[in-house]
Amino acid sequence: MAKKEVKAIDSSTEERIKLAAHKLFAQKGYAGTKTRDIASEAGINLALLNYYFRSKEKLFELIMREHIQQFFQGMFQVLNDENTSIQQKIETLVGRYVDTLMLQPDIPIFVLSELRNSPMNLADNIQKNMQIKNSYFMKQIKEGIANGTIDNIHPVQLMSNLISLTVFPFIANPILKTIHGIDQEQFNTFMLERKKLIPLWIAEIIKPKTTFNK
Amino acid sequence: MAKKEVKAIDSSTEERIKLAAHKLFAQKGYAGTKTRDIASEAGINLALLNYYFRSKEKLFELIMREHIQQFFQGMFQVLNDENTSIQQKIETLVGRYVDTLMLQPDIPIFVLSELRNSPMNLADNIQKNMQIKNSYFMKQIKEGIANGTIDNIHPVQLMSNLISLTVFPFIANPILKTIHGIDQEQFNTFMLERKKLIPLWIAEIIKPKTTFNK
DNA sequence: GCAAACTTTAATCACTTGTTTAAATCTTTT
DNA sequence: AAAAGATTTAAACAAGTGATTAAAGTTTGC
Repeated sequence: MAKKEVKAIDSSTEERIKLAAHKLFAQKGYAGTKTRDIASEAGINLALLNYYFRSKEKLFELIMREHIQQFFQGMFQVLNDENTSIQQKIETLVGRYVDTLMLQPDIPIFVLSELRNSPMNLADNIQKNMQIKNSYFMKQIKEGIANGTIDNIHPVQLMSNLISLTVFPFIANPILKTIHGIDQEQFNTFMLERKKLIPLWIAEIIKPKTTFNK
Repeated sequence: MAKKEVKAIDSSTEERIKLAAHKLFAQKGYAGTKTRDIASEAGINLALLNYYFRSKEKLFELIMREHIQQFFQGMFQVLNDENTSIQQKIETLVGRYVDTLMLQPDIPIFVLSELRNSPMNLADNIQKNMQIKNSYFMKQIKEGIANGTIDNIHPVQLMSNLISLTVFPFIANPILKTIHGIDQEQFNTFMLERKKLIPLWIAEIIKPKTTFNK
């Protein structure tokens, strides 16, 4: 009689554990998160964690893969849209990341700091989700360079600039706020302004330079 | 007397522990580093850690402060040099950070990820070491904007761009290498190229825009 | 309604981890 | 050389931690 479906999926025990783990792992990292904290945060008995996910590590890997997928999946679509210009793609990417990260600012530093030591091979996972090298965006860049529409720049450098300018301020948030003496609200305003500015800056960077002397 | 000084400072037990802790904390974070690992890495008995530093946390705070100091101290000098141009300061800063981080690539993500949760107030520490807001560099920027020598840009945005473009690739190193299928050597070449390019990009960003249509 | 399967609980195990203690060894002072 | 102090060691403690177990509760299919 489908009594299971009465429970909303989001409030099922399994999902509650995942949500709690998601939150704590992102906040405190793998080693800093204790299974009892997850259980307590999810409002469940400790043994259930192992019942549903076998082990802390299995649960972690699951959540980690979801993070990486979520973090990268949007990019793939945007970069391979054959109906948008380079500039439009840049605006969309920056806009999406800023919006997402304003809601979940802990994700980048969590993923990147765990990725450093994690024995599990996430390379495969990323590789599958991201074929940036062969994306339509990269093709557009190369064409632009050939045409002289945009300045000669290595596509990897361009992508790095895009992501650096967008993501790094979230990672450096505590230092930024301290150094410049601003609060969280001012930081958000700051990032919303960057959402508009970064595409303009990138445009300047890739604009072809007419090299005549003075 | 002064028989203590016979031992080279670098090989004293206390220094060996600090060095080992430095390495492991940067690599695995606070929670991920075990006191026994530090002892083993330093080649000492476990109890010595507590004998010299009272506790794991005390040792951590000490090392953390040193990292932050090292990380920021150079910036202060560069930004307040009254004999260099804006462009020269940018070149020096980028150059120094790239060189430093190529040798110690783990530091930024370690410091930033620990800074997030750390109960200790590092704000004071940073505040003292960094008075960026009132630096000579900031004065130069504001003058440049007033003169029309450089484009109207919020100095905080400019600083963020500088640090983002320089530091973030080191943080995202594992993803960068995976996505673009390059190895550590190619990554270093990539960063050396950025060392030259970032100042040029910044120059483009702050160059005054003559807004006539087409 | 009832047996089988699924879900949840409390208690416990085995191991890890930060810290301490008391004794041993080395160094310095007298 | 002996006393005093500094350094180092092995052993152990107490709390924390990931995982398991066996039993109780709940739902599902017939």
